[in-house]
Amino acid sequence: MPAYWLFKSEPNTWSWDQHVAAGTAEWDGVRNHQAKNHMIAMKRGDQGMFYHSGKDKQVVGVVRVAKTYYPDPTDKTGKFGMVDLEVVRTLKSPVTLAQIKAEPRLSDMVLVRNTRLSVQPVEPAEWKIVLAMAK
DNA sequence: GCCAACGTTGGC
DNA sequence: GCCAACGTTGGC
Repeated sequence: MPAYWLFKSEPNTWSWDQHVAAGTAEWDGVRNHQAKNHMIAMKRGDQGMFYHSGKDKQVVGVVRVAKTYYPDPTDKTGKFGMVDLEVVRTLKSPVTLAQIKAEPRLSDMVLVRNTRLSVQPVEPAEWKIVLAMAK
């Protein structure tokens, strides 16, 4: 059973378009222990939603874990690592934060409850609902 | 541009 | 080891 995740990115820093162009990219720069622990728990083949924070505030694509947790060379302290994420597909119609907040069955999503966490687990039921909303 | 939430730092 | 001060994230 693959697990599901959500990866948050500020499009000015790293956008979905950039990730699509790259195909597979390192998810570096995470400096939060909760987010780090989620990445440690990831297995190859796990899927994730790619969420744009900031002006966009919507889920725009689906990615897959292509490489499990390994050290992040951009972290000089050596405490943090990263995973590699491969593009699966772009959502036909992005699912906005407003739509997610308006859906009662998604009221427990970490995205709603803990807005600042950049890497989050997603429940299988939540995953299904969000992707159904994306058509 | 503001501010709430929350993580981190540093003084004691 | 506690906690106040501070910085950052991210929604509004």
